[in-house]
Amino acid sequence: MTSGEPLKPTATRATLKDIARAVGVDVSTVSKVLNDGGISVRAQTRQAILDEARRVNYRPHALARNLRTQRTGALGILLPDLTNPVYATTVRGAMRQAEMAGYVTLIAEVADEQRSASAYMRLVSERRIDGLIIAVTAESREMIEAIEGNPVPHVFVNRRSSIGRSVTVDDQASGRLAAQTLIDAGHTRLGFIGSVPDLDTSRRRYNGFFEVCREAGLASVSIANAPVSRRGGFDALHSLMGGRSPPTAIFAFNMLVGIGALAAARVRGIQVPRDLSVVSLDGEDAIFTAPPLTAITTPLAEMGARAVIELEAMINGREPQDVVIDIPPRLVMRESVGPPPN
Amino acid sequence: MTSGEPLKPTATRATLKDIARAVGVDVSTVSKVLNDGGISVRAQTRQAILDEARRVNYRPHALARNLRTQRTGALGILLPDLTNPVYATTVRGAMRQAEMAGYVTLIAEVADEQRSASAYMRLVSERRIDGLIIAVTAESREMIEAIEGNPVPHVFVNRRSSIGRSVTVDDQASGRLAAQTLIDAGHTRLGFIGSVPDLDTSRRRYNGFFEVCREAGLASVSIANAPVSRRGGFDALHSLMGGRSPPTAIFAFNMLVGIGALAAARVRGIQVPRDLSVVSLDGEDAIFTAPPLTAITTPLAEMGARAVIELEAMINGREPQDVVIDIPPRLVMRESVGPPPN
DNA sequence: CTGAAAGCGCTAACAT
DNA sequence: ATGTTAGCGCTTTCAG
Repeated sequence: MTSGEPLKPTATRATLKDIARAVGVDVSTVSKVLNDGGISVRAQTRQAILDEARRVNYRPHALARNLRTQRTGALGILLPDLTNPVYATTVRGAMRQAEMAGYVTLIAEVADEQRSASAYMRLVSERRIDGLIIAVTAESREMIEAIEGNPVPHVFVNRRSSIGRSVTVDDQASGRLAAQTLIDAGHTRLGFIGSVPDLDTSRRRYNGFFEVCREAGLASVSIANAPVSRRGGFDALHSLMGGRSPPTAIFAFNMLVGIGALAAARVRGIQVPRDLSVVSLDGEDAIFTAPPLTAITTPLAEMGARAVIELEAMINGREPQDVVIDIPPRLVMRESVGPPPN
Repeated sequence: MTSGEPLKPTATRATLKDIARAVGVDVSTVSKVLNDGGISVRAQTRQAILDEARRVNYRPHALARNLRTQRTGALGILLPDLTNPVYATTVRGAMRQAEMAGYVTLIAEVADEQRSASAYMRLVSERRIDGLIIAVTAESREMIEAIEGNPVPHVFVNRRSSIGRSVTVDDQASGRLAAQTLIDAGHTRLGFIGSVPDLDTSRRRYNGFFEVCREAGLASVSIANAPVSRRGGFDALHSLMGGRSPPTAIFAFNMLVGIGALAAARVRGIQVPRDLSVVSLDGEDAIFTAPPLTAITTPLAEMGARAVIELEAMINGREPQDVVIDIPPRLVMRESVGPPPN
């Protein structure tokens, strides 16, 4: 179990000093060459430095450099649930973009707002990051205090907030498209599964959805609230179909919720789309459900990537702005929507 | 678009020096108090320092400390696919444990071995991390060279490797349990969907599976290889059922693959479990399929957490060892297994 | 019990 | 064209 010395924390590697000694120049000269390319350094010296650096496979010590430059080269991401493919996809887009921009990515999965606040404090106040992408709701007092009391460049992704810029998609358009799809198929009794009180993104989808319903002269749509999970969708569908005049078609505002709704329909002996039509949001998972979900695409990865771009802009002092990704939602017809029964 | 100064890279915060000045002592004294509790510092001085630190909400500057101590307080994770719930769950377990141990987590999603190697080099040679969890296969020359040429404490998770310690689960037992389940239900024509050539984890599950088949006197089982994805399982089931003597029951070595197989069965008009039984691995998703998957649990989060514990041990110089999580696989009966047809 | 000094590896302003 | 100096914020001997 025990055995001798702690490992050297990290393998010993060449430093500027080593190169300087080998070549016979000062470390500052080496630094110049290795950073700004060494304009204003004699070609011969430069070459010698470059050669030696290559020979010893020199890599700058990120920490040392960062301490000096006051930049960490790291971006943080706060998200509520790593196993939710919607977040995972968004994060992937963000990470790819961050990597291209030369940043590493620090991820913190935070279940609730209290944990969000403490993760925020940790990352920010220890100065581990240059900026932060926030994919969690941040309307709690703790969180607002954490951010305002300790500001760092940050952008919200897939959420709007009073305390920062945000990158979102056109949720309203998704909602409209969903309603239109169902109405075009002939339905008049529509239902919505969402998380209206908690999530601004759900609220916007609902608004778009309801707008089109009203325009079509549909008086009312039934609503069921659901936590953003398969289980949430499952329960919500039960409550929607348990009423006295159940809808013949529903819009599930999120893919997970849609999958849960499908499962609940199956349990109730409701056949989709014969007895009930379902339109949801798209993703890999939606292709392999039974029946495959008719769904609306959302540019999640693009949203994540764009968030990083905006964040970079903020870090570099450019004026931040709210952005709505201008890729319009698109309907992918699969098998969960059909005409109303009878 | 443009506007004035770059933001201060990170908000100006109190340093040891500030506290020292305020209290009228030397920074080294402050450091002592704030670290080892200030044993051997006069109670009065200590209190003054503590008070002031609290007043200004002092947080150590991680980079500066790390530069001095040669530890980063960060762990890296290399994984192939963030949207794969199996990895996401493992990573979650690792992150939670890392947080408890006071580490932050740096994640890199690397699609192939070449990218793995370069991510490795980046994290390690810039000395951004104290240790690394590797959830990708690392048998390529690039990767081996990267690791051996630039060693850092590392542990493989859910993969075994010649170039490091690993934390895995008892895959063989899962395979055995799957076979037993199917045989107990009366099946004699069994199929296996896996990724035997590429994944040691799949290989072990297959070995366990086949072992039990042989013990039961079943001469042969059909095999289909599949990339670890829903699509992979989808295609594999088609190829399995397209043969001249298709199995009446299959084991899908991974949840995603199982979901894909289910979808393919539906497309072929094969009813599960009436015409075909399916046993797979478990996870949130498996509950909401149609029909819900009978599946074998795997302690993924525990595996991730344990990997961090082992990694910590290595970082602290203790003898590393291979560990197999000793939580036995468990069968969750749902609806995808039944007796053979006829 | 407390302070002075050195240095982690790097960058950048200034001097030569 | 190159070197000197200073310092980022912290920890850690070693003296006093």
